[in-house]
Amino acid sequence: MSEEKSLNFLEEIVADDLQTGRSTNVHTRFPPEPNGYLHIGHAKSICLNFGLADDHGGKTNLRFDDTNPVTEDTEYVESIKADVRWLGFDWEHECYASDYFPKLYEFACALIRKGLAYVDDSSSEEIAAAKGTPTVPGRESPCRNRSVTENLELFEAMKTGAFRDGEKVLRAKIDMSSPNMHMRDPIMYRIRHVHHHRTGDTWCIYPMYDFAHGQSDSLEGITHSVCTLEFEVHRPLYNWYIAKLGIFPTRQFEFARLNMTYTVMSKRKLLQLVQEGFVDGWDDPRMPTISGMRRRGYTPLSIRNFCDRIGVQRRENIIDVGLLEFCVREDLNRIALRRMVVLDPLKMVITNYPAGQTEEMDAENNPEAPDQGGTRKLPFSGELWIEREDFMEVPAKKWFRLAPGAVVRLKNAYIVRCDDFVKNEQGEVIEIRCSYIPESRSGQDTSGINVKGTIHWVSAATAIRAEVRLYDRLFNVEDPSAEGDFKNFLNPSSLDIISQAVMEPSMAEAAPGDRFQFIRKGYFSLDEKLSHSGHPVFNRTVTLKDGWAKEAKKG
RNA sequence: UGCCCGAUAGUAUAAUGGUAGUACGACAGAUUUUGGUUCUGUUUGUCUUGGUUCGAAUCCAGGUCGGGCAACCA
Repeated sequence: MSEEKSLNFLEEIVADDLQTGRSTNVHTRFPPEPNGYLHIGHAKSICLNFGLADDHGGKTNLRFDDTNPVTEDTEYVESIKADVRWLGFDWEHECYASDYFPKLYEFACALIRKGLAYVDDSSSEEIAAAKGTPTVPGRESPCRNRSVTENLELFEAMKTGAFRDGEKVLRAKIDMSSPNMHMRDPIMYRIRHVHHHRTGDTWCIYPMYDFAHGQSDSLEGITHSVCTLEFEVHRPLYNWYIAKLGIFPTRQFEFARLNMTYTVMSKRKLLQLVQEGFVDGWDDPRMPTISGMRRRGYTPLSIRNFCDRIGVQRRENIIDVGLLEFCVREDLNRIALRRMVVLDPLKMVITNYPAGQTEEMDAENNPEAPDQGGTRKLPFSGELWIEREDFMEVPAKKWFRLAPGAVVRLKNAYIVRCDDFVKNEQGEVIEIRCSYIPESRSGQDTSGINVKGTIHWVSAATAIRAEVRLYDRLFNVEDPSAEGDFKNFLNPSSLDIISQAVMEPSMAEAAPGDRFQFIRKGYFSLDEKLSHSGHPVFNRTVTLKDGWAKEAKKG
C-alpha cells in the first residue's frame, strides 16, 4: 500500500549518489552557530538533514560552528541541544568546530607550504579597499609574495600572540580578479585575543567560517553538506580548500531558507526583539523560535509535519503562516482534552431551575478519540458563566446563539431559552435570565426541540479561576522585512492577558505538558515558566477555525 | 554596467519529452450537542518570445522579473 511519494531535489541527489555508488553511505550534519536560539527555519534544516540520513540508515552529527568567540556562548549551545532533542532527533556525534582548531592550524600551515596562503599586514580597511567590487577586479596585496619560510614564521607568531587584534591576517592566495568575491584571497585566520567558550584562552587566532566549515565536514566524513542558498557563492571556495588540502571531498548543496508570513526569521532581528524588550525573551510564545513555540504549546510532531509539507526547493519562498496553524490544529485536534472554559464571563441565571439543586453531567474528554479519552463529570447548577460574546441583544443575521427569545443548547446539559437580560447603569449587559427545558437533558432528550446553537458554560459555584494569555501574530503585515524598519510593523495587540478566566473544576489538575481544547475557543496549554502553585497560566497555542467570524464579516 | 541562482493556481509543492496533479487557502453544500472535526464539490496556474520535436512546464537561445555576492560574521 505504499503511496507514491515524490522526492525533493536533495533526496533525489542522495538516492542517486547511493545508486550510482558515488556515495556508499549517508552522513549529514546540522551545523548551528551557538549565537542565538533555534527558530522554525532551523527546524526545516534539522528535519532535512536528519531526514536525509534517516531515509537511508545514515547518521547525522550535531556540530556547533563556534569559530567566532565574540558572539557565541554556552547558553546557546544548551538551548540548541534541548531544542533538537525536543523536536525528536538524536544526533550521532556532538561536534564542535573548535575541536578542530589544532587540525585547522595544520591545514593552514600546509597551504602556506604549498605557497597557497600568506600572512597579510594590511589593515581591515586596506583589504576591503583592495578587494575591488563585483564589477572591478581587486588589487594584490604587497605581502602576497612573501616566502614560505617568512609566512610560516609570521603565522606561528600570530598564533603565539606576538600581534595585536587586526594587525595581521592569514589569507588564501587565489585570484584577486575572480568574478566571485569570495575567491579574492579570502581571509583564513584573524587575530582575536578573546576568551572562547570552549577553548578558553588557548587560541588568539580563529579561523573564518570558510576555512572551518568545509574541513569540519570533511573531517567528520560528511557525505552531503546541506546549507542555505546564501552559501552558494562560497561553494567554489569550499571545494578549493578541500581540493588543495586533498581531504575527504564532502559536497555542498544549497536550498532556500524558510520565510513565513507575519514573521521575521533572521537571528539578528530576533535578537533585536529580545534585547529591545519587544518580547519577553527568546522563548516568548510569540517568537518563531523553537523554545517559544514549545512554550506556546506547539507539538514536535506538528512542527515536523509542517516541515514535511513546505517542501524543499531552491527558489525564494514565503510560506503562509496559516499552514503552520493548520498543522498544529491537526495534531492538537487528535490529542487535546476538551474542557469548558469561559474567557469573558457573563452571568446566566436559570430561573426555573430548583434553587440549590446541582447535577453532574457527563462530558467526553475527546470526541476524536472516544475510546482513549473517556468522560468526566461536569457540575451543573442554576447559576452559570457563559461567554459574553455568545449573547447579542440585537441578533445578527444567521445568529445561532443567545438573544432575547432565542434557544440554545448548553453543551452536555440542557436547552435554555433566553427570557430576559439585565443591564447596569452604563448600559452593559450583566446578566442573562433563562428558563431551561427539563426534558432536554443531554443524552436523554425527549423534548423534540431542535436548536441550531450550542454554547459552552461553567457552573458558577464550582468554577475555578486562572490566567489565560491570548497570542496573536507578532506583526501585522505579511512581510515585515519588505521595507523600512520591521519594528514599525509590530502588532500592538499580539498579547492579551485575561487574568480571571473561569474554568470547570477539573482544570485544577492541569499538568505541564497537558494539551487542552477550550471548547469553541482554541487550544491551550500550561505555561511552565509563568505558572506556579496556586497560579496557573494558560497559553493559547492557536484558535479554532472560526466559521462565525467569517460569516459575520460578510455582513 | 561583473558573476551566480531562480521563475508552475493566492501560498507552497508534484509532473524527470506524452492527460498539468496535491496540500493549505477561498467558495458552495452535507454531517455535527464545539459555527470545531469529518465528508463532497467548485474555483484559480506552467513569466515572455523564438527554436528543437509527432509532442515541451520539462531541452536550447534571447528577453523580463525576482534573489544572492564587495564582514578580520556565520
